[in-house]
This record gives sequence, structure tokens and C-alpha cells, in this order.
Amino acid sequence: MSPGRKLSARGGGPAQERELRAQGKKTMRKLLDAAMVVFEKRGYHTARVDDIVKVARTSHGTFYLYFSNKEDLFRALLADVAEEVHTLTDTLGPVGPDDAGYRELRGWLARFSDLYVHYGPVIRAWTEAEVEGDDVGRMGEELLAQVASTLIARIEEATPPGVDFDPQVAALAMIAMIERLHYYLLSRQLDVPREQLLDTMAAVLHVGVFGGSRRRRRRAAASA
Amino acid sequence: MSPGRKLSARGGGPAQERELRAQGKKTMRKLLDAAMVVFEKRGYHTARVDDIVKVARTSHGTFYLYFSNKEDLFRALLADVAEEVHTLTDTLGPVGPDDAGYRELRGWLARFSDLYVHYGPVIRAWTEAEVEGDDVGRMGEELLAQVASTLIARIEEATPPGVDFDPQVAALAMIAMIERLHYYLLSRQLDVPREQLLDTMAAVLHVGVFGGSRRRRRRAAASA
Amino acid sequence: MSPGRKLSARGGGPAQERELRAQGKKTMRKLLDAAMVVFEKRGYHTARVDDIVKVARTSHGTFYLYFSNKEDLFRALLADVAEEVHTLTDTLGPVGPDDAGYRELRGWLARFSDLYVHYGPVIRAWTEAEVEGDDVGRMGEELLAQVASTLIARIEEATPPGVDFDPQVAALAMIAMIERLHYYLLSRQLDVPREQLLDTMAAVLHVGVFGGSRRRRRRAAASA
Amino acid sequence: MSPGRKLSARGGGPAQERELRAQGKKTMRKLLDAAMVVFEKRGYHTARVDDIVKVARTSHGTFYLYFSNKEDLFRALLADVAEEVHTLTDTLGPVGPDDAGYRELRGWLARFSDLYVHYGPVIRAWTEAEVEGDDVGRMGEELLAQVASTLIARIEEATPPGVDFDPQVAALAMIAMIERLHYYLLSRQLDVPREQLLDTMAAVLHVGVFGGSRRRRRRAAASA
DNA sequence: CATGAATGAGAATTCATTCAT
DNA sequence: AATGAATGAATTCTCATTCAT
Repeated sequence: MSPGRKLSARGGGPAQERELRAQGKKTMRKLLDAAMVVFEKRGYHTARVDDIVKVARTSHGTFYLYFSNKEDLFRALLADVAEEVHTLTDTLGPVGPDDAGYRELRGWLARFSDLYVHYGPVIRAWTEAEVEGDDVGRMGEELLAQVASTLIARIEEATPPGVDFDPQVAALAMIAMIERLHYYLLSRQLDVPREQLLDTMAAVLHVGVFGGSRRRRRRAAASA
Repeated sequence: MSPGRKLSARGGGPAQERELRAQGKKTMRKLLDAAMVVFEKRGYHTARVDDIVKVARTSHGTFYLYFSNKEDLFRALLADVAEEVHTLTDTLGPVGPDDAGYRELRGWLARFSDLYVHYGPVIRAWTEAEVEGDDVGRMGEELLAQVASTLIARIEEATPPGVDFDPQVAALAMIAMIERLHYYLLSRQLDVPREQLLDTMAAVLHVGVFGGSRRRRRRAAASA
Repeated sequence: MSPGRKLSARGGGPAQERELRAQGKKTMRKLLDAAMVVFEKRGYHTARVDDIVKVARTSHGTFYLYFSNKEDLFRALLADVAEEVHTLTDTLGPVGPDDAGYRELRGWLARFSDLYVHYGPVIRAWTEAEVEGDDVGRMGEELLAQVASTLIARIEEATPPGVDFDPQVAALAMIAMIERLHYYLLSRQLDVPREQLLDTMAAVLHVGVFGGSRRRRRRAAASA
Repeated sequence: MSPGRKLSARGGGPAQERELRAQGKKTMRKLLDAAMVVFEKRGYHTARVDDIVKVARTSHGTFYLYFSNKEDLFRALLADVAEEVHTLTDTLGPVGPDDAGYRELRGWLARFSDLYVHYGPVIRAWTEAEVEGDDVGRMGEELLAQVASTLIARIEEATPPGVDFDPQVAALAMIAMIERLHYYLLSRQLDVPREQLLDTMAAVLHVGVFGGSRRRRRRAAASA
């Protein structure tokens, strides 16, 4: 269920030239993982290379053996996420207005949710970082566009002609909702069980975007 | 149409004691405006006092005459926004499933949109800043809670019993959607006319959250 | 006699934008002077910004207020030297094979010597730095070319046709001799009175380059 | 023509104890050669062990198997050069004012030139390094003194009494001229054929230092 | 009120050198 | 004998904040 992380063969500056042996790869991974922990705790901007190194129980010098700086490491993480997101995005099949459509959507949201729980720090940092006009921003925009285009396709399939409604905007609205709600959830500003979050998201989007109709469902046993 | 900015009588450190005369007020405003410009361009974290001061065509020393540091200035800006947002939030009346409900919602969104266009930089910086556990974060959470509570009330009014749907989550989903979509719009990642953005948001939310039903509307004359 | 140093209105990165007031100019000068002292003692490469700052009795931060880094400061010093050298170079009149020509040459060498004593550290560092392909190298080459071209003119005037002898090479040979001998002198690898150094240089060059003839001169009283 | 390089049996730290077998010698040589290449390109100070190791296609660890540090390696190179220079210096016979003297001088300069072309990087680095008060500096001063003393002997032989002229200074002037002109030549700041460089040097020195008289020589066939 | 100048703690980065395999 | 990995001390550089005029 939790998305497997593949070691990004890319990886920034210094590292990109070198062939890494087993130990090298392990260290690189330690650093990437540590960075996730630190970004989670302090956010991208506030994170210091020093923090990452400490969490990874490694030295400063070692860090720069693998990445040319914080941004470089971030890019590596980003590339991982982008791949996961891309893969996941494609698993969304047609979403009809019926119950099957609801389940399709709900299932996809759940998978996304897992991914977010795992990569949350990176995704959050992403939004944060987007401000810097550089490379990172571009990667973000590309990914956003990719995900959006898949969603647009699904939305258009589900939208009868003449309805006053822009699929592109709707797609971004979906993404916004998914991303931010998880952010609120993880930052404890929203305190509900994850299942409930998914139910509501699925409901709102199924009805609001995919033409489903409101229905009542028994959540009696489900909660926990 | 553009929300009037009142000079926050609060305002941080050194300044808070002093009675500001005309010139003082002007300088303070210059600084606040400059900060918006800078936050817009570089984001809160990346913004340096030096940048703000340069844009305001003032000196470092002067900055600290009015604010005890960057966060203090930010807080002042935030307070302004909070007030505006709060005021605006209250203007949302009941949103029924009919056309009147749609218009109520659409109108409110439009007002919010204006506010966002004006205060965007601050609001964005806010999200960014939330990471730091400090004062700013608290202000943000409070505001979020306030806005959410109003929305929750409206949503509950509009939700028949038994529908499987959490008003709290739905409220945050609304906020998420509004905030992010405007962000995409202003950062040029989404390129549609504002009217269209509002139409789609209103449509999705009215149907998805407030039990409205999909309808086609004539956008013939409206567009442009 | 010692060449007056004018404050280089240029001056690197940060400084170049700002208008400097009296105090600022003083500090900048302090830094430039300190740098000379440090370059003298440790050479350009080995010199740390920290050393310079210590000698100037200033803080690290201050340094970067005036120069964007060590090289930047060096460039400023270089510009000063270049100007002095250029001015001085032009004071060499025609050098005939007679006694008057000898005196002209000897006088010019003496003035150069003064300049070297003053700016030695910079000039030495220059040669050292030339290795880096950047800006500094270019400045050096330009100056070298300038000085050479003046010398070439004088040498050509003094060289009868048909003599197998390349003025360009001869000019550089002069420069090489002047520069290095002073270097040996200041680094104590050569231990003779300055007058004697000048006498010998003048003699060798006058005879070897300008067609003078060997002569004996009474150095009886002069020595000491 | 190119001076043979003997593998310096000396050679610093770890290596000095060990008996080197064929492979070991090969590796050591690779490192020394690589160092020459790097010193040439970046100068002694700027050269990093890492660069050398990369050019030699070897590892960091290996470097320290043979030399205890960069300076150690440099010393080894220096020792080679010193030996060559010393040997060469001795080949300068008496330089009379006549044509034979000219040829003697010209021939010796040509041999020096070959040596410089080969060992240029080291010699240049030498001058650079002289700044540091350490071992290297001492080696340099000794060599300079050696070469100078031979030259002084030749100059004194050729200088009639009473001429106002210091042989020690003249000797250093010769060295300065030879070293720097080659430096200008190799660094492309001087762009003449080597033969022409030698002709001019020989002419200037023969006349200026050894009492020769200016003469015209037919360079018709000689060039190219 | 305003400002240019100064400060210094903190963060990033480099690189010679040692270590384990 | 060779090598990839790790280390950390030494430096550079930035920037919020204070000071003197």
C-alpha cells in the first residue's frame, strides 16, 4: 500500500558523475530520507543542511558528496514524487455518475492519499518552493499540468455538453482540494479520520464535478 | 471594489508605543506596501528586509523604527487581511439549492476573489509561513477556524440529514479550492478569465456542497 | 615621491551601487590598505578575508559591504595600480645612446621602482593570480600590453635598421627584468642597495637594448 | 632534446619508506605527470588533489599512498627540475664579447628554453609558491643561488674592471628575463616564434651583460 | 525622523586527509 | 596496491539587527 521508493538514479551535482556502489547508494538514501523528515518538521526553507546531516547521522562533507546543495537534493526527491504521482494519476479510470463511478473515484483518492501521507513533506515543500523561479518551479508546473490533463480527460467524459463548467478549472480545483485537505490533516488543523476525509472529498467531487447524485451511505460499521 | 486598507494601529515593536504623525504613517504604509510587492515576488521566507527597504526607498534603520522585524511587519499585514476576511466571510447568507443560492454563492466568491487579488501575496505567504510554530501560525489557524465555522453553518443548513458528508471537511475543501485556484491564476499556471474561474467554482461547489443541481447557463453575452 | 593613491571610485559588487559618504570611503580605504598588507605577508591566494578584516580592525560583514569578495577587492587595487603604471609609463621620453639617454632611462626606472615599492604586493599577487582565466587575468594582459607598447616605441626609435633584434621581445624583457628584480629585492633574495639595483638595470638595458656603450662611472661617493 | 625525467627516488611521506615495484613506479609517474598538467592549467595554489587524481585516473587513496600531500608531490617535481637546472647551468662556458661568445650564450639559452618548455608548470608554480615560508621556498632560493653563482662567475670573467655594474644583479636579471619571457610565451601573452625569442634574448644579454657589440645577422634562411 | 554604517552569529561549501574494504 | 567513502576543520558569505550621526 505505501508506495515503494525507488532510488533516483539521477541525483544532483557531484553524484551524477559517479557510479555509486552499494554503500554509496545506502548513504544517498539515508540522506534523502533524512531530508524528508526534516522538511516535514521544519519546512523546506527553514531546513538547514546541518539538520539533514544530523538526522542522517552523517557528516557535512558527505552531504556534498552526493548533492551539490539542498535544492539539488530536493530535486531528487521531487523526481521521485513526480514519477509516483504520474503513475498513480494514470490509474484513474472513467468516473460515471453511478455508484461504480463513485467507487472508482474514491479508490483513486485513497491511493493518492497514501501517496500524500508518504511524500507529504516533499509535496508541501514543493508548493512553498514554487516561489523561486528556478528549476524546481518548472518541475512543479510540469507535474501539475500532467496530472491536470488526465483529470481533464475524465471530467470531459463525464460532462454533458452545454453545462456551464470549465473542465480545466475543475481539474485544478480537484487537485487543490486533495492537496490542501491533506495538508490540513497532517498539520492537525483538520482533525477527522482519514476515511471520513476521503468520503467527503469523494462525495463532493463526485456530485460537483462528475455529475453524481447525493446519496446516503451507511458509515455505521465503517468508522474506526 | 478594491478593499480599503486601514492602517493597522497595532504594528510591532518600537512603533507600537509611538503616536504616528502624518509622515510616520506614510512611511509605515510605504513599508507595508513594499513588503507586499516583495512577498509577491520572492515569497515570505526568501524576502529580505533589505529588499523591502529598497522597494520602499527607505533605509534599514527606518524599517526597525516601525517594525521590530520581518515577522512583525508580516503580522501587521496579516491583521489587515484577517479583518477583511472576517468581514467578508460574514456576508455569506444562506445558500439554497436553487438559482438564488447559486447567485448568493457566486457573489460571495467574487468578493473573495477581489480580496485575494489584492492581498494575494500575504495570503500565500501565510500558507508558507504556517510551518513555523510561532505566532503567525496561530493567527492563521484562528482565521481559518473562523472562516470555516461560518461556512460550516451555511453548509449544515443546506445539508439534509443522513447525507454522508462532513460539513467541516467540506468547508475546508471550499477554502482550499478558493485559495489554490486563485494562486494558480495569479501565478499564471492557470490561464482563464476570472469570470470563468468564478463560474466553475460556484458551479462545482453549489452542486457538490450545497445540493444544487447542474444547470446550463447562457454565457453568450457574459464572456469578454 | 611615493605615488598618491586615489580612491578608486569603482569598487566592486555591493559597493558599486552605493554612494559612499566620508566614513564609508574611509572604511573602504582601510580595507584596501589592509589587503595590501596581507597580500604582502601571505600572498594573494593564501590571504583570507578574515586576515584582511582583522588588519583593518573591522568586521566580516563590513568587508562584504564594500566588496563582493576577495577578488573584487583585488580588482579595485589592480585598477589603482593600472592607473599609476599607465601614467608612469608615459613619462619615459626618448632614450638615446648617450649619457642623456642613460639618465632618462635611469630616472624612469627609479620612478618605477618607487611605484613597485609601494604597490609591490599587488603587482606580485597579480603575477600569481594570472593563472585564473577570469577578469583579473584580462586586466593584467591589458596593462602589460599598454606598457609594452610604449616601450616598443622607445626601443624602435633607438634601434638602427638591420639589427637583429625584436623590439616587442625586448620590451617584455625589460618589464620582466624590472618586475622580477624588485621582487627578489623585496623578498630579500637579492640583497643590494636599491641604487645599485637601478644602476645595473639601467646599465644593462641602456647598453643591451638602447645601443648605449659601456662606461665606467664613479660610484665612489654615491654608495651607502 | 627533451630532458629525461628520472623518477625521484625521494618522494615524500608514505612512499619514501617503501620499495616501489614496477607498477608502483608507474602509478607514481602517472601522478607526477598529472600534477604537471594540473599545475599548468590551474597553478599550484588552485590545484586540488582531487584534480590531480582525476587526471591521473586514480583514486584519492592512492595519492596518499605515494605522497603525503600536495606539497610533498611538488617537492618531488621540484627536485627533478632542480637537478636538471643544475646540470644545465654548468654547461655554460665562458661568454666572450665575440661571435663565439654569442653562440655559447645562444646555445645555452636554447637548452634552457627546452627545459622550460618541459618543466614550465613546475617552474611557474615555484615562483608562485615562494610566498609560503616553508620548505619549498628554501629549495627555490637555493636553486636560484646556485644558478646565479654560475652566472656571476661567467659575468665577472667578461666584465672589465671599473665598469659600473653589479654582476650579482646582472645574473638575476638574466634569470628574470629568461623565466618571464618564457612564461609570457607559453601563456600566449607574447606571440613570436621561439627562435626569435632566443635571438633577442641572446642579443640583449650578450651586448648588455657580456660586452658584445650589436651586430646584424642574416635571419633570412633561419626563420621557420 | 531618517539614514548610512557596522556588526556578528549562523549557514553553506570546500577540500585535504583518513578509513574500511 | 587500489579504491570509494567518510570526515571535519577551515572559509566564505549572508542578513537580521543595532548604532551613531
